Amino acid sequence: MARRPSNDTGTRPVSMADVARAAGVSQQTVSRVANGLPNVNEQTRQRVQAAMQKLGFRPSYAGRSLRDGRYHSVGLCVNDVTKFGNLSMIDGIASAAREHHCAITLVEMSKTEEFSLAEATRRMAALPVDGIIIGMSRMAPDFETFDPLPGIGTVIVTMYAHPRVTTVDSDHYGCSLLLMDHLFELGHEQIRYIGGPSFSVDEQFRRAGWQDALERKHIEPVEPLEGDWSANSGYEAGRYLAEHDRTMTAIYAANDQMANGAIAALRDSGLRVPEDVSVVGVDDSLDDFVAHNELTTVRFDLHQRGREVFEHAVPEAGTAGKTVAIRIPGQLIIRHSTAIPRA
Amino acid sequence: MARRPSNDTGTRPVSMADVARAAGVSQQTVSRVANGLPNVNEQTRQRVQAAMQKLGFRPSYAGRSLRDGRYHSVGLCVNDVTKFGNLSMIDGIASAAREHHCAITLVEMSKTEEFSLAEATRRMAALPVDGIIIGMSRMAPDFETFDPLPGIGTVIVTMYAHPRVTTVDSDHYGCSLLLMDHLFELGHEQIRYIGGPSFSVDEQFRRAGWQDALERKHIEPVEPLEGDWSANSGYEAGRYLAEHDRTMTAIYAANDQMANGAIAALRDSGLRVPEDVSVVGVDDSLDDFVAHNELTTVRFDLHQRGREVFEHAVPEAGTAGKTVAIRIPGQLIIRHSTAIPRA
DNA sequence: AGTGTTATGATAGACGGGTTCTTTTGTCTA
DNA sequence: TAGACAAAAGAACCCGTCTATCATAACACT
Repeated sequence: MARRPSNDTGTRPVSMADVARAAGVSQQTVSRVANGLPNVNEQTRQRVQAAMQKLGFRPSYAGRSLRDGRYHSVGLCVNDVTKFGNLSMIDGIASAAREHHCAITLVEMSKTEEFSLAEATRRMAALPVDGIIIGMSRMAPDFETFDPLPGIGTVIVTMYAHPRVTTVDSDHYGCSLLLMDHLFELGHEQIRYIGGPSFSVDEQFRRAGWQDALERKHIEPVEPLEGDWSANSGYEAGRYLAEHDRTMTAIYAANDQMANGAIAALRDSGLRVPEDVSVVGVDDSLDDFVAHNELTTVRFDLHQRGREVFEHAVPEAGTAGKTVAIRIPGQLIIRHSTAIPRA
Repeated sequence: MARRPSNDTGTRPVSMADVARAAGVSQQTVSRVANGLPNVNEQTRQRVQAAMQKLGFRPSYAGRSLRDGRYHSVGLCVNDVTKFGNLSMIDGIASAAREHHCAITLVEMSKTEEFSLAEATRRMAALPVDGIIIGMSRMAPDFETFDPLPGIGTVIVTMYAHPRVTTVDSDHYGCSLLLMDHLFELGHEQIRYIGGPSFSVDEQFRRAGWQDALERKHIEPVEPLEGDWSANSGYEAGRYLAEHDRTMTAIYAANDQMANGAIAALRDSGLRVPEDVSVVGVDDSLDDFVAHNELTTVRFDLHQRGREVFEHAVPEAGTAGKTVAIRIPGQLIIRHSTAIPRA
């Protein structure tokens, strides 16, 4: 099969040789002009540039990559682009990538099905990437069936550490401790928990933080509720708590959206926030959506996280090579959804 | 400068030649095994596969692309990844791309500065892309200084049509007509407008739709207010309207976030929604953030938009070549923030 | 005239995968 | 045992960019 028009007919991309022919110079001179090297007569340079312009020459990415052995792109593999955590990370990575003159090669795995590190690695291996980043927030990584690609940096976004691969994640455990300490200091002890879906790794760590914080103070954790991260599920849970638990003084919702729903439910049930019940969330994601956002929450510096992730994935960026497990600490944002509990 | 270790030392990626040497066969035999071609002795095949496994061979993206003349990737250039419209589009494109076994090469231009089509095209031209998509929602495209790259599909996300380039956008004008018609049918006439920043093209078209709808019914449009798309700016505008305009019966906010803020402001001012004032928004973006979302709004099928964009950008996908201006129609979602105006 | 500088061309090779053509090897049949 | 034929494997080359030599001019300065 005739793969491509082999010469000057048809739509084959314009090569340096084509430019050279059109300008009546050799291919090396074209190269010199294209790369701004010295020792080219001004007149010749202009003739070559005119030919480039006229023919629409642009250097072949494939040819250049083949020669240079680099792609100037970082691979990013996530299950769902729109998920808050992924989105913020993509944003941070995009900033860091831009600063390093890198592109992002984005692959979205199935939104619904689970995927494995092995599968993600296989997909990324066939793409133009100098390093790869795999987001595994939804499930525990299958380290046992996984081998990092030799020669390129790999970063896995996960709470689980690995001896030979750099892992990064927001500190989903530590954020719970921050919030619980804040509530403890105010004097709360009966702190209920509204979590995300139990299969989520983020959820598991946030819940563990809540539970450990209570147990450390010898308080029995009362049955955690399970939502689906949405405001509606937070509302349902809040409604349930308002009706069934008259001793609780605070609610820790595992993200801001559920916290926002819970606040609405409490108020619909005649309870005041924060006078009767304090509420805290995680993510600091409400600002654009809710006017006068008063939710006490934890913010992760995701721009910083993106930068760290990028720099560990791409060799040139410096930090690569060392295997570390990075936990981006959260920052407590105290607003007015928390107060001293009623007497 | 020694670019890369030229042979078997160091960390140069494993090539077919390396595998061939290790297996004691020629490079072509390795190629046959790698591509599942016939006429390879079973024993030889196994020996080659063992060598591949042992050395960790993976075919070079650069080599293959150079030969095939295709990249199996679509370029996407946006100013801000996190912006709602861009995000949803990325999501739709990602789905379509996955179905076509394509990756996405994502480039984020400066979030703050404006960028031109010419600049975006120049950036994308140096990347591994079979087609490019440029999001220009923030500003009017500079068609006059722009030439599409020859040989690859180009799609610009913009409301402005172009004779030689396919353009796509949500119908930011038509969505206003949908909402205004809905309000007219209920009996509203005094409909105020809270828009986004006036430099935004989306804003300009949504506002034009509001204005034209009113003028078509010979109603004088009363001074539109300008927000910044955030709930807080919607709150400020709503507060202002509640205090200064006692004749209005409805508010059209140019996105859901501002609508949500406006509703909060109206209620804080003692006005009921929808009994006293009806409120509508655009985007249908509140569901995750607000419990019992009751906002009447317009939803764009962004998955569909992503698919259309992708198929026009990538030649193989069929639709490419034809130059069209696609307007994705919005779908009116009637909830309970709109009602018959008070008498 | 001799020396150096600058501009350019010619040629080749490296990079990795894939195609085409050719050669070798092996098996079967007359 | 020669001839026919198929299977297996190798040799050569292409894709486009960049670099590394080397050769060859033209020109200027001493």
